Amino acid sequence: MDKKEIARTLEEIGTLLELKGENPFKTRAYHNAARTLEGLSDDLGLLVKEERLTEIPGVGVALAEKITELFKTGKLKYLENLKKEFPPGLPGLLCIPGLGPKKVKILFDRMEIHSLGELEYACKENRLLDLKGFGAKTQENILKGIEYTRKHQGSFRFDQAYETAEWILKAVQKMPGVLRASVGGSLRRRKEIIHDIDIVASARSGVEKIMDRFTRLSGVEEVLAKGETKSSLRIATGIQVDFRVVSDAEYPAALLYFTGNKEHNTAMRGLAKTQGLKLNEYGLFRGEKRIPLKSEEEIFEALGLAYIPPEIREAEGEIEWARKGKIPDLIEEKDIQGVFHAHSTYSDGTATIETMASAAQKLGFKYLGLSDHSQSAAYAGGLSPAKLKKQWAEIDELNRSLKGIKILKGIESDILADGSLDYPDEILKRFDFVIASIHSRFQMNEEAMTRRLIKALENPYTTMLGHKTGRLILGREGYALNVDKIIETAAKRKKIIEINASPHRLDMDWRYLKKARDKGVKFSINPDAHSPEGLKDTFYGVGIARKGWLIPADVINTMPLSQIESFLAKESPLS
DNA sequence: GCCGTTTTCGGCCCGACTGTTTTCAGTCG
Repeated sequence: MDKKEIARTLEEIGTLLELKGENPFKTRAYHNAARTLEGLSDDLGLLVKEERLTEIPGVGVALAEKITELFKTGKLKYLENLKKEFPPGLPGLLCIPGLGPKKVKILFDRMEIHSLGELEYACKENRLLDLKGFGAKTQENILKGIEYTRKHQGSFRFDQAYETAEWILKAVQKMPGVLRASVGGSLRRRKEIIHDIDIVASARSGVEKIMDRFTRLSGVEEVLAKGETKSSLRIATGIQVDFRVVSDAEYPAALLYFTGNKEHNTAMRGLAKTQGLKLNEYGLFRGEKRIPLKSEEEIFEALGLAYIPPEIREAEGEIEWARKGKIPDLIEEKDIQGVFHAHSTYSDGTATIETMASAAQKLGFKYLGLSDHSQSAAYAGGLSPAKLKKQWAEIDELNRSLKGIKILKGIESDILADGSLDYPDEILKRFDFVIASIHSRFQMNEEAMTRRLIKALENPYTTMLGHKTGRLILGREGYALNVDKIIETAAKRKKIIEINASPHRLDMDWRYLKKARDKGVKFSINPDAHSPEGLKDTFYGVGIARKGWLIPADVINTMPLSQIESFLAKESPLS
């Protein structure tokens, strides 16, 4: 088992122990260790071999033994026994907002409810009302939660699907006879939620054998369909993979067809028709004769279009722009010069400032905008003024000794209920930048929440607005707010809006980026990193920025260090 | 479960909200 799988397993143990009603500090120890492990940059195999696991903070003798057993055997007796105590569906109930371990346990102990279906039925029968601690409101909220969970079944976050798609694609590319292969569909368009994985390949011959190999890939749970050119299967994580094999001459058109959204494809076919051509998944045809084209680029060219990057094939005007040759040069990962929004062990990050800085440097960044949590965020170890002073001294020291990377002093300040920031002005003015974010009091109505955010944006010390809606993809709806007013205020006050690059957030949503940009808003692509590994999430943010048609000039962290420093100084209320 | 030490146990983050209760338990971040 690798680091990630072990982290997931520890997470599972923590959850089961919560259901069991174990000491909350014990369950937290498992969750903490899982998080630390996931962000661990050391070679786990080496730590196991040298019996140095207990050097990892939060890992003691007991956890070290379990991690070792998992690493060596892929199994854990302790977990297997634990699992026997509960029906398999029970932990799934914890996905419902408002249902925690205590309530789930009551539902199971008193009513033997251990699946969504049973729970829904019991709610509809009003049977939850008799349970201690439950009432009409709870029942109503559970029903709403079930509906939400149902709506998103068969959905996966981009990063989950991407990881799976990458290894399947690699396996396909290695199969004998395969000439070209690519991921298609919504994954290639970098959508934040994915329903299935599309893989398109071309082959010279031996398609039958390729299909055989495909359906026998490791991790396949069920073969849903297997034909001469198309197969579908479901893999263990639950995601469906559709695989299409065509001839190499057909490949460009097939890839095009399996990438664009439906409306984009319809529009492309319509355009071809106006030119006396026919476009389908097998090629571009004049009459019955296929026009020989080697790539997607050549198809666009043959239709008189500039190349349209996959991310924007969403039927949002891109074909019109391509006809005019005006498709912008979208931002790329290599354009990013540095990143803001990173946490360290000062608050809830897993690594020291120094470790984070050298990890950032290894990724090619020239600056790291450190932003731990502010004092109100007790749940995340928010920084008291005294702790801040210590942190600033440490950063000054590191900036003297580190070469090639500069650490910028920032904070992720909670936006309090009344819209004010979390420190007095004399502290706020000492930061290089301030990210203002909401972490509590989500339930305000739209008007109050909008007012709260506007007040935060009007604060002269605010540099940028963090994760604008607080949504968690497939986990929680964002809070109610008036997007237009927020965009307007940000533009007027020259405040940056964060594109939170965590694959759990991807907030602000790409659908609003173009609009905000046109109003004059600038953005920052922020990894919201809680570990060195987390810095790489910048990749997901770039994808979302591309979906929003952004170019490097729209994104402040494409500026080199000297420029960003004078930019931050200029935006500061002190200047 | 971990951790630290005034070390082998006791503390571990805590405040706010919601929906239940009638003084508080559970959930959340």
